[in-house]
Amino acid sequence: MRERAIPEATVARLPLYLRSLAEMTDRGMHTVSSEGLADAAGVNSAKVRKDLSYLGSYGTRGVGYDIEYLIYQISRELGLTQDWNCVIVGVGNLGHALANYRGFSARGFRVAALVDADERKVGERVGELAIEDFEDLERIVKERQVSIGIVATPAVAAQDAADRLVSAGVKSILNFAPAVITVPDDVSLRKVDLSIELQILSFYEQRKAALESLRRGKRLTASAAKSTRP
Amino acid sequence: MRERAIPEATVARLPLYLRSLAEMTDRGMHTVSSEGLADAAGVNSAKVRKDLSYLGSYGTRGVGYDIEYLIYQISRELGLTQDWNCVIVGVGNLGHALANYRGFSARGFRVAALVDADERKVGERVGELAIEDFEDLERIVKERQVSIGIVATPAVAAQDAADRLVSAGVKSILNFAPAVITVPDDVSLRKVDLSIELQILSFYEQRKAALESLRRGKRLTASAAKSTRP
DNA sequence: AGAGGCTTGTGACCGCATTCTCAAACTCTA
DNA sequence: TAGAGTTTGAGAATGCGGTCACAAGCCTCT
Repeated sequence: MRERAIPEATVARLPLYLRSLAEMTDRGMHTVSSEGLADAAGVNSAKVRKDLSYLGSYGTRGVGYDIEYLIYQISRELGLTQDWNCVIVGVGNLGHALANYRGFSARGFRVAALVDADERKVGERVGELAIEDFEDLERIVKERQVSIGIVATPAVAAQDAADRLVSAGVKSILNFAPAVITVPDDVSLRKVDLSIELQILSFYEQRKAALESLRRGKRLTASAAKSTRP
Repeated sequence: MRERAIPEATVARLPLYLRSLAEMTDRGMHTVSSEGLADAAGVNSAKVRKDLSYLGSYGTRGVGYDIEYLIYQISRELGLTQDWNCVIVGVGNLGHALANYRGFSARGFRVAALVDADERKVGERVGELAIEDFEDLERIVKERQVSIGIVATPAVAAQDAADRLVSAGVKSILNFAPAVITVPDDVSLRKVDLSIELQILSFYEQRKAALESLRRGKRLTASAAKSTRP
């Protein structure tokens, strides 16, 4: 097995495994089989084994995986053995919620600064931090060694926020704004879009409804199909 | 081309196209080529054409797509020609932010209720709504024809929230809690996990750092060039 | 010590998604 | 109306990720 070639899909599941493993240690467990981990993480066991095999051969045949050791290995691979400083750009509804979100610190992500372009907000306190001026972003990033930028601005401001983060040297951006933003190749970009998720649900909901009425219609001759494509 | 078989990956991109198209009408445009839409949505043009071809042949060769017509077709396919009522379960940090989020109503998603299991919160007003008792979930879902449940509880309460939503008849769930939840096959489930996204970024950030130090060590003994594009 | 029972790690296979490519179809201009 | 220039739609090729299946390896029990 090659040393450096973890598939994207696997990387996306490692945090899931990590969380399940952490819960298991809390419950006093010490080893777990791929089957057990698969159940906890909501995937199937072959996938778990294949994913973990990319990290190395850390399991014991006939026994399973040592939970503590596996947590260490996954954490190391994900770069969670160090702390990462984040800056939240845009402190509206969502920015506020993110700033107060407990889940970050739990895994070594520290919100090191909040910035907003609206000068009326500058100085306002949110939890332990005060909102700072967007114009000072570059200085803040450098001084506090921020490596992750979280964009929570309105859509129109998102690309600008990203550009400024990039030029300040940030190489990882998480975008919550409902807008497509582009960054240079050497910058990692991930996006979270609430509205898009709802629209995807809407699609399947509507399809379920369509299938249901189709089935009904087929059984009872009464009404005709609504939509025949021209 | 088959009538009813839109790939998941395509469904996930349709909302993206829809947003780009809406921006184009705002700018007064009337037609767009697959290339133009691809640029706006941040994908490539072949993908746009293939995606749109699943909906039908709505383009004109040599011209492109009629924006307004395309918006109508995508909206219809996504089930956005009707409004959907949502209930937010768990009104903590995130629940609050979601309740106030403007982006929902824009696409026909209406937050019809907020519920929380903490009775001290019950009655508290958030925007136009008052927080209601989690115990009343079933009644609320039925009375207000809620079809989408948004889970924003702490991790431990997430599965219970989902179970109650399901037994109340909700068939679409969006989970923000950092926990794996399971639902029956006929229920759609999507998840958004902030912490996982950060961990994925962390992985790539750390790998970049590792590659960088490797390259530095290989090339010269002293200092290295600041930014060399790979 | 040997047998039997588990569980891992991985090669092989399969299916979906993306990309490539180009004929078909349209517009515009002269 | 003919020819040049665009752009779609879809078949073919490619690649990635998921699943299957099983040999290899470890443990326990007798």
